[in-house]
Amino acid sequence: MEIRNLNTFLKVAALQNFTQAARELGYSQSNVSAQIQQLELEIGAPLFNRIGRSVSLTQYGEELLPYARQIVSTALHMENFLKSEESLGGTVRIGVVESIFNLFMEDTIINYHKRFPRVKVELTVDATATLKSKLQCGLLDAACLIDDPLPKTEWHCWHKVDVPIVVVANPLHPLSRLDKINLEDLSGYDFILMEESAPYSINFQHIMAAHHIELHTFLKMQSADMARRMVEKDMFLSVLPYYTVRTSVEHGKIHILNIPETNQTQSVQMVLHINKIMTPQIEGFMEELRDVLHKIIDAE
Amino acid sequence: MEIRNLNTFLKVAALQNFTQAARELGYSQSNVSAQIQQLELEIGAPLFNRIGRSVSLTQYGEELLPYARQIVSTALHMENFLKSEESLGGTVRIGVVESIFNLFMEDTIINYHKRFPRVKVELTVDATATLKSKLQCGLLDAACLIDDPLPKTEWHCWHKVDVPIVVVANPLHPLSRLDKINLEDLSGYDFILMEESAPYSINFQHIMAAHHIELHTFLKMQSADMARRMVEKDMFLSVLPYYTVRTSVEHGKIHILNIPETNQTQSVQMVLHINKIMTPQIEGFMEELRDVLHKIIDAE
DNA sequence: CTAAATCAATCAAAAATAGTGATTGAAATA
DNA sequence: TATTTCAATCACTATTTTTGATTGATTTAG
Repeated sequence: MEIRNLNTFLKVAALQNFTQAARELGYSQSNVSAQIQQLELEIGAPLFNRIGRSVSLTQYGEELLPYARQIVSTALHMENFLKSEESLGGTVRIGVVESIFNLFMEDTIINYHKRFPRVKVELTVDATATLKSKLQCGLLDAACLIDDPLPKTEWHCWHKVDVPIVVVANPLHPLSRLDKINLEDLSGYDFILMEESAPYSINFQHIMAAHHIELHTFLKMQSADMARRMVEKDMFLSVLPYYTVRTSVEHGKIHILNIPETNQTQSVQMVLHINKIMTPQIEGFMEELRDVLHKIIDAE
Repeated sequence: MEIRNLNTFLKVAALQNFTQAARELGYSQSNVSAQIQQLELEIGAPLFNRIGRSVSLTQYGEELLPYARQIVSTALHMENFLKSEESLGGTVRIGVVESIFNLFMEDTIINYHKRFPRVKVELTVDATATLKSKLQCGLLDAACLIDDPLPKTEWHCWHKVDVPIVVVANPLHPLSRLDKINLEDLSGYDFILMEESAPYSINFQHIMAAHHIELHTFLKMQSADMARRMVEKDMFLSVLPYYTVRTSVEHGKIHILNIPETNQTQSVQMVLHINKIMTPQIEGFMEELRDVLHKIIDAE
């Protein structure tokens, strides 16, 4: 007693004709005969009177009819619904900063797409400040930032992961040879910093200013990845989240300077504007991103 | 997307465990895996999160759940209903007179049982008067009688078929040699008649009485078939419905006397007491009996 | 009233599917 | 660490589904 049989039964009942039902359903006529016979066997009663070549429902057929209709139509609605936009479809618009994008987004998106195959993802890579303003005016659904704690009155924050911010140098850089460095030692060297909106860049500048040390920032840009590559290639200094340079450090391409005064951590956090309605689609993305973050960051 | 798969899905969802679901459903574990995978393929989305060895519904699974429940439970109700007494089951209690029983009941019951396999039939063979009284007090659902028209205020009558009543004799009987017979010629011969309740017997007696002719009824009984056999064997006369003796007449074992004054027809009719509720089961029996009657009687 | 057309049933063969048992590798438990 | 539990996978078998061709009955058309 399967849906296929009931559907065939309904067609035959509607058309009062096996051959035509077969044509419309794309079956062979003998198959339709067999399907009806199988139903009749299961029920133990005839469903159709075959008098000559005319076909009509028996009383048992009449009784089956409403049940069959109910089942087949529910199945139809189900399939329509499950393949529609209503069913966990639609689009999530996610913003991330470049470092997150480079390091965590591949796995996140692959995992997310497996879990929500029908959701389209629009990914925006931009500076923290830009992402926040886009969240505020609803151009993004959620974002993954590296920031200080945000006011709870305006933001929902999830799954915070504290990451260390480090001052890095080329291994051949004079400072790389020192075990411990004072803040003043940094004076005069060329720095590559992230543009204004990156909170850890701003914090670093504040620290230097507080100590009245001149900071020579010869290059500002958005890409942490490019900053890392620049430091790998030449005698520059930079201030970056640890996880963006971890592999380079392990391969000896980059050196972390030990400067107690600059120790800071920041939170990688997923952020939603307080006005935004949480959907399973967005929540799912958060969860996948969190899992990838933890898998990579917590592995040290 | 068949009911079997949805049922398996429900079991797995309820138990959160493939192996146990397999056990309870009597499948192998690999089969349950395959069934779920097939559903997931058809829907194009995962139904279960398999994290480690724990199983939980995905959002898509949650959405499928109510539809699956609806379909499976409707299918269950359907099967229960279709196999229950409510569904064209129960018993029909049918009464017939003996001649109908002998000549028409085999085919009627065979055909009826094909059409209503779940209905039990209780067949009562008795005299017309007895059947009518049993109908009146509800001991029978319907009956097939040979009678004069019945008052519509008390009876529902269906499918009347007029049948001739004939006076018959052994072919060697003196009267069998005459082309035409007057009513007075019957005087003094031995008659076998049906017991009081048979309306055509009563009518015949009235005709004879009206013409003041002595009717010598040496045997009264209920069985038309036995009356026929008696006439075939010895020099008796009888009054019977034509169809009960047709075969004998065709084989030359019985002769029909041509007596214009005794020409009478009676109706074979299906009768329901006015208080009785008509059911599809009873109606179906009527229809089958009618078809058999027509096939045999109308063939002349 | 015959010839042609239509229809459902039947049958043998094929294609497709459902189902199994054994194994694997991962994860939980002792 | 060893054991147990679990779902997935694989190779294989059993069963079911599906088809195409044919048949015999019934209806329609000429």
